[in-house]
Amino acid sequence: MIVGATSRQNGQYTYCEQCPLRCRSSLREFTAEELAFVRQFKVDELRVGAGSSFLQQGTSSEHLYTVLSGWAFRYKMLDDGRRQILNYALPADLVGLQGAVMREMEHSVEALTNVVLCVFPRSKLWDLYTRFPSLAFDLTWLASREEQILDENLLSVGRRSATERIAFLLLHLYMRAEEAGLVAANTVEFPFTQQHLADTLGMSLVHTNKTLRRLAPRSAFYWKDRMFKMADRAALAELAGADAATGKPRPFI
Amino acid sequence: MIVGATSRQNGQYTYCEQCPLRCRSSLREFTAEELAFVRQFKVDELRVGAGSSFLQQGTSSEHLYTVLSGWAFRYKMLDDGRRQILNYALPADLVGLQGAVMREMEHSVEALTNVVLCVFPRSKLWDLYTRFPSLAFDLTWLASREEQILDENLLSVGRRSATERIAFLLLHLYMRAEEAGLVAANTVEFPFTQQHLADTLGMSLVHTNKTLRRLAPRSAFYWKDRMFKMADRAALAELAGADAATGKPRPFI
DNA sequence: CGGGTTCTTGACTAGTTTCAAGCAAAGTGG
DNA sequence: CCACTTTGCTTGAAACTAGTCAAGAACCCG
Repeated sequence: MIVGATSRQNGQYTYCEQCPLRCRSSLREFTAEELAFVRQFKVDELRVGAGSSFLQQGTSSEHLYTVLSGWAFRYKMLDDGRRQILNYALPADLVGLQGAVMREMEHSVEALTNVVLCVFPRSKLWDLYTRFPSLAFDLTWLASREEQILDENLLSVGRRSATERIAFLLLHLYMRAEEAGLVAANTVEFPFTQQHLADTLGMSLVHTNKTLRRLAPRSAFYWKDRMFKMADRAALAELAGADAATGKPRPFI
Repeated sequence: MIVGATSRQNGQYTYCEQCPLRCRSSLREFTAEELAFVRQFKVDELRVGAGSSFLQQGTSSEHLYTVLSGWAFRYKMLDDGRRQILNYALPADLVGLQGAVMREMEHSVEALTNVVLCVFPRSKLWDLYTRFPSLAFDLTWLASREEQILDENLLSVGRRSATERIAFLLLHLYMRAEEAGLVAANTVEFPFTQQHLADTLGMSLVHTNKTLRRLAPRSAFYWKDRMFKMADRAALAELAGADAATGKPRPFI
């Protein structure tokens, strides 16, 4: 199992000046000083193979990460193997802040696809707070957004019906993928298995499958062979009991 | 319905130098400069009557708050009235950061008991980030802690059995009350109704009641007339499938 | 061409919700 | 001070949702 490979040495390294994420319209721009700081804040790049966990529940981590490419997810496990997926991380999402700010991680993070991560040392985090209040503010913004997503998820799992849950989650993931620039022609590559959905929504695999199957004839979306195609966003939003709003600008580091 | 009463004018105002929370061992101490800043950051005090919401889903707020005394809770509602309680706020807990950092609140906050709040204007938040990186860091810390609690809650609602959920929540609330100095002789005043528990755990009221009733004969706790007495913490932790760890120092503003 | 993973379905069972009703305690108003 | 209302707790029965078990199909990989 590939736990990860470091890559400042070989030719694969992405310098912040050329960061592909910076072009995205949904992300705020850096000043020259911020950029210079972030460049030295990023000490390495990490490649993690699909299926391996690069942050572990119960350990403390020397680093925090921004996803450069690929999908990851945060999750918690109970002793007997029950798993709850808490949230997903896409390119430009920050991961591991909890471990950097507090003593210990209380969740794990696994790569859903092959993932490339920017590595930031927690030792320089204080520097960031001291010298770049703007970036410190952005960190708080990101933490708030994570909280917002968790709130919404908790509402789903606690109070929405199975159909609403699935519709809502699919819509949510689609919109995030869209924000991350991964959607073309209303289509995204969706790396999830039904087991992932089940573990996100607090449902069994079988029930997830049956609900999905009951949703299919409504033709709001098509999902097959890892490709997800949105056919009728409004219909899906209606099934979810939500409105189909589009994204707004946001910061990242 | 008392929406709130402002009180710098009358004799009730608590100045930060005399803040009763500062004595608590579980909270970190301020430097003199921090204290001076926080004193002018706090522009008012708000009293909210039990049962009224002082922050509303879908609105933006000019203020953020720290709970000085009383219990509050964050929640979300669906159009048809289904409610999900997201988390509780006790003295020294911060509320409304989301609204201050982002455009809009995506949840509401209601006073569970009569509550006194310290009022901070979002307009001075940037000042805080610029001049007091230490406090900015504390805000991030608080946001991370909120996230941690939400993670745990999501795990409960998604993957724990009804019995485990209730046991876990009661233990959690007890431990937080303890951290807030509200426990004496293993007893706290618990302001919740069973409906609150149900809405926190994503269960129906009836099922919550029956589960609670099934738990009673194990004598791990006694809960009657708003008084909660912890009788056997280890037993409750066992029912919850958790360990009964005790709290660690934390910041507040 | 196996062996593994993922998806799918049916049958059965367990867990949960809904409905309905009763009771106790506290609060309200004449 | 006593009906009367309201709120919160409790219980049983019926209906339904969701989970478990089991097995087969489709697909991928080496």
